[in-house]
Amino acid sequence: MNYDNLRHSCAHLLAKAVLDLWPGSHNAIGPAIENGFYQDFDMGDVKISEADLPKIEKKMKDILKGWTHFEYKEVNLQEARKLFAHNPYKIELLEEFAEGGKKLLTNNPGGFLDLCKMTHVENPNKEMQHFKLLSTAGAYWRGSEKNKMLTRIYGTCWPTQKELDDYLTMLEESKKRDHRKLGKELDLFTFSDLVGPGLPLFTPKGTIIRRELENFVQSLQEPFGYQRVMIPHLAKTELYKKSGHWSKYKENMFQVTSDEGVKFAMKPMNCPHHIELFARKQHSYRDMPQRYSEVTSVYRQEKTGELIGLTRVYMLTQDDAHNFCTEEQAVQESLNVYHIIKDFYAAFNFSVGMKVRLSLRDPQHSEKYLGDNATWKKSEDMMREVAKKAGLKVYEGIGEAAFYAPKLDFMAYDSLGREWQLATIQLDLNFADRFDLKYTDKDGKEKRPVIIHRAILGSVERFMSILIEHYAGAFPTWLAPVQAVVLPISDKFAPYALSVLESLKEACIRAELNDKNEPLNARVRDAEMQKIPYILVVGDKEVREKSVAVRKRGQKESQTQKVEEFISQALADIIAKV
RNA sequence: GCCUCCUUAGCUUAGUGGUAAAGCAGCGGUUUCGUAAACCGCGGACGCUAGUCCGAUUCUAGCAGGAGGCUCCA
Repeated sequence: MNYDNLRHSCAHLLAKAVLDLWPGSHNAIGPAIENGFYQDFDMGDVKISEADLPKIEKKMKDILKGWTHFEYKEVNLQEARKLFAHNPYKIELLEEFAEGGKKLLTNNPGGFLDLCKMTHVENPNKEMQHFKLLSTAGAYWRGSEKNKMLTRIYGTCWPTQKELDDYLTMLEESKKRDHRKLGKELDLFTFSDLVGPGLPLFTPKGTIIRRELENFVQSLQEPFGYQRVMIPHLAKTELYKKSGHWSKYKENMFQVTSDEGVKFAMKPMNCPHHIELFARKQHSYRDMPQRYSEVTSVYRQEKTGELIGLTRVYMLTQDDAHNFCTEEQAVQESLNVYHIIKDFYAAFNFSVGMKVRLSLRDPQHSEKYLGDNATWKKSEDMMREVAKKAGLKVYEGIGEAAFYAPKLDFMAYDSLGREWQLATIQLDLNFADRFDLKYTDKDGKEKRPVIIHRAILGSVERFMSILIEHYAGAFPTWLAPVQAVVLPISDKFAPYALSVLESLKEACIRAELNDKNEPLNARVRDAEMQKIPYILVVGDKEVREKSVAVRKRGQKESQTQKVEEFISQALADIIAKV
């Protein structure tokens, strides 16, 4: 179902309402977007905020009554200049369209003339009744910081009231899954004003999840011959000058100067370090590929306004690896990486809802990239071959490549529908040349290795944020910071509860005892709210039978099991990752 | 960085130009309980810095922190 016409029509209605309420304001563009629309305005000195939205909505409803249809007309440049003389944004657009040889089209619903190529609904006053304005925002004209900041109003519109209500309910529900909210409630991470923004502190519970994720990815990649390495988190700025990162990321690097005047940077990526590791000695084709892997942090100066919870931070941790291989090995090596990604994400049922982007160079701006056209063609072709052999449906992202290599990026969505990059495979034919890396081939000649840069989680922090929202905090047993809680019905049974706890701990199940002086109901409630997978209640009966009353998360009914029986079931869950 | 909005206790919230209310959590008791909140009591906060004012948590400004957004092009 495509509601673009409806939503785009609604953006016109919004424009008319704002222009009526604030004479002298100008509307810029107002496209339909996923689930709604927006309209940009130059409001002059007027400030509008969310508090104004109800007033605008009311005005829209009034205006809508008079909108029976959209009248279309093609105009020539001269006419258009006259018609939109008052609006510099429309003038800029129409001059540009005319220059590009495009037709100039206008529409005129209820006497409101606008420049627009799109098609609209047939019966505005019948079809457009179910809308809601959602938020205001600042947005640069045409997205460029160099341009004026306009006021953007976001809204949504649906064919029926029910669909509108359902959508609004869905938005509310999504907010409850927000990882920042759950992170606090489940005590997974925190921020300190004194430590600084964009620098999350992980609690003992949050750290358990991180460790489990790291161990899991390690267990998947080990069979593929990865070797672990360790590098310092600083490097002389010369390293980044050589790699080319310096000119590209200079303003995003954290710099440190030593007493001796040598300039260091906190590493914003790991490739140059790993490359220097490879360069330490001669390599034979027999030793290829060399796969250096490491879970390590990088430091990036982001625009302060762009920091978001764990998804965008100053220090992020990558499960990074650089695989140095021969050109003949590169496609297969990339496919092996894909297998790890596939297995990893399948464990979380992430296969649905993830998109794969083939991130390519923008040929219009070849100056932004290392290497020549032929090299890029080759690496992009190889990347395409990987995607094809992996059976991946990809969409192309022109200009999304790294400055040194094309990528396959695996994208996920957060609770507000924002798209984020997680896993990545990058096939790099440039850095080896830049750093003069080589190996000796069968024929005794020196050749350039190919470098596969890859990450499975991408950023551990970002992956966690997506994961928290994916599970709404109810982690599968293997990830749950507390896997089981033992609740004695009263003090009398505390010794037995303690012995159960000991047995669980011996079996390496993360268990806690809650013998606080509170009624059982209250402690069950606590455990449910903490989303603990297993609640084990013990009383008279359990002491007699050496058993536990097991209540699985989400189930009302409990089931009595021998302690050993429960332990083997829980361990089976953990191994099966459910 | 820029635009708009927000900041009251550990958390969620109430409220005021005359220094503030509550629930949960915490602590101390009482209670000894069978699957989503037992009872009594006790501590604890107006983000920071200026300004206006007799007086600021409340108004203004700056700073810090947070939220949403910053091409899905007429």
